[in-house]
Amino acid sequence: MRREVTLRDVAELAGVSSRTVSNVVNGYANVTERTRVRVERAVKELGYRPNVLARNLAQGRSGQIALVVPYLDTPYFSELLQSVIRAAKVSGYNVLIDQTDGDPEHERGFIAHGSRRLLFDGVIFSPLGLDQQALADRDPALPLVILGERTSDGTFDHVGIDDVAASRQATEHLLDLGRNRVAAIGDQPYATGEAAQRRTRGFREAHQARGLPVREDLIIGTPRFNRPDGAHAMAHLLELEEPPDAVFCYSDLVALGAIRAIVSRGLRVPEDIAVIGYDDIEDGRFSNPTVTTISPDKEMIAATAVERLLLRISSATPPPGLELRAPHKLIVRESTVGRSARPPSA
Amino acid sequence: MRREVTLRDVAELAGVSSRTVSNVVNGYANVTERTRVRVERAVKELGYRPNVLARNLAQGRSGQIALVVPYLDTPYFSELLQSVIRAAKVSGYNVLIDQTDGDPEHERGFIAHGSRRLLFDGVIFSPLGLDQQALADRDPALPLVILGERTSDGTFDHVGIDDVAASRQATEHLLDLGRNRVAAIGDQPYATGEAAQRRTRGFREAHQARGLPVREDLIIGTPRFNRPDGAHAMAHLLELEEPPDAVFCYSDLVALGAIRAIVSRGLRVPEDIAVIGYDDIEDGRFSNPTVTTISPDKEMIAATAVERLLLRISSATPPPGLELRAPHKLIVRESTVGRSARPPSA
DNA sequence: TGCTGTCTTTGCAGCGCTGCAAAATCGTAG
DNA sequence: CTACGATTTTGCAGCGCTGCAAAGACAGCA
Repeated sequence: MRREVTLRDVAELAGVSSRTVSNVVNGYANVTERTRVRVERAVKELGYRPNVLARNLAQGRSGQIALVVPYLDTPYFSELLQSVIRAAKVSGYNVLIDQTDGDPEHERGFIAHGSRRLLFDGVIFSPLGLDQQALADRDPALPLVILGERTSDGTFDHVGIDDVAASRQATEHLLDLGRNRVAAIGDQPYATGEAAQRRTRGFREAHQARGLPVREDLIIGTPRFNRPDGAHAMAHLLELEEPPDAVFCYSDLVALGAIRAIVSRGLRVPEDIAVIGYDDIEDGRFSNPTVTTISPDKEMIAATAVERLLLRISSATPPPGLELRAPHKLIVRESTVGRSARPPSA
Repeated sequence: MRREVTLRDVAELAGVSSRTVSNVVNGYANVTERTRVRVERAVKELGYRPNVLARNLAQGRSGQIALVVPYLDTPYFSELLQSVIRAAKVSGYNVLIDQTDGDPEHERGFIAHGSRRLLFDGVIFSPLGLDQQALADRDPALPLVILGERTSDGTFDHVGIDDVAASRQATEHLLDLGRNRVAAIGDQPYATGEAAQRRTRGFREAHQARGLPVREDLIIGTPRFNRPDGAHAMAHLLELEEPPDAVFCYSDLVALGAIRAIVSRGLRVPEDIAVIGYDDIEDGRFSNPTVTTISPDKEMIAATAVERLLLRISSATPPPGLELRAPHKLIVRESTVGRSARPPSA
């Protein structure tokens, strides 16, 4: 493996200084057409390509951002990841992934004061169990954008949809169908469950707005938002004396798990129990039945997060931490209205 | 944002040379206990953390590998990604993701001679439509491991399962159920469809081994292996005069799409048509019905790929390109045997 | 005590690039 | 023809680390 071509090699061939080559390569303004052409020819002739490592060191930045998520095999996160990568690439940034496996210790370590760094210029973080303490201990110099959980304390940006409104809308949809024993699966009534609690709030608001009582025993907590959580919770609900006739699930995976539990007991969705999910992952568009859901604008969330993060990175003085809302919409599919919605394919 | 603590700062405080500090930090052998302790104390006191960028430049390597996949929202790839990240981390490597969106031009560019590089020390590549030409044009100095498609030409490693054997096994499972009009969805009878063709070969072998004729009109091609592909192909099959009573799908997504198409026409799986998939993605474990599938050992595939890649990276002379096989197994679920298989949860 | 071999520490150069400020060049007005 | 401002080019230092080879310390042995 012979030595790579460097700026200096190009400079020599083109008969200019290496600094000028650098200027051309980086597209700086004040370069005469004549020199530009000469340099470009030399670049091509030698097959020069910049050494990113050296550039990074000289500039003191890595050109990379980290995306920290709990799990990657969760469709919501992988779909989000896809959008984040796309958005970052536009600005010439690479994305490093870190999976926390939902481990709070790991999450804390990532943003902790004095953690390893310099590998990335900023972090987009979708924490699962990040408490106040962790946020307080974090490296204040690390540009940070948080997705989903938490609300901003003013030192970082937070991007998400209006969970309360969306959840209210989802619940209202169920009530509109004439269901009157509506359950909720996914509550997390503890410090790290902010996002879940906002959904529960929307659930309550929908009932209150119609003067309906909330059946407290139909609000089921789950440690996570995965299929098994949904299946377990649903199994529990089905054993009640008076099972629900509709369920608001805090994620599509929970909904899929719940549907699975319902169907495996010989009941029908939505005839016996209507189910609505949250996230609009692809699975729900092809499941049987297809899943009615709240669809957050993921592209927008990703683009906004990246944009704000890059702003933070390039700002001398940190901009104020904003609370940013992406739009969402209700997508009605079979799990609440049955086959009347035509199948999505074929 | 004040200056970061450097090796030299630590050296000064500890009263040793900066080179010695480097030795300690990197855990080199020949350091006296006394100096080690002194240096470590100084490191802690100043809160020193190595500048990865500088280290990379000095070492001429980036400590990063790239994983290039067509899509990230495809569960198979995101599950694989997860395993790759995990395996790479063990060896201190970071993973950069690149999505090609299945664009052959993009795929080519990534490994092309003279492409941007240095950002990663090697590439794990899961190509969709990489032809001979692209492989020939590739940068020979770039350590490369390929997953899935293609077979090795000796200049790179290829990691995968034995597709032919697995497909044969899947088909035999359907035949064992007494089905005699078995279809296959996913063939790709053109240059870039090697993986698909191996599956078709296994499909044929299973028939031949039992002296059964292969119904050529029941082998359906699809451009990709996604849900809509499965749904379309299945819709076509259902319109035949004599529709199949079993289907071997070349991915679980195809299977899910096919099931969707079957069910939406009021038919039952597996009573009317048995369906088997390939990949063992999580979706198939919770779908309705759950999907019988070929389960490749993804952890093993990822670990092997990373291991071989790192070997390539650290070798002065490139090791021979190997053809590596990870194990797989048949997992029987409801889509072929019905509810007799107990539901996976609740 | 002097010499040799081994272990530990050091100094220097340099990875390839960019920031900075000075130098050179150019165009134009006086 | 000179002077001055604007534009273009250059040289240098240095980002913070590691490779290399030499120097120093130390122990063992004659």
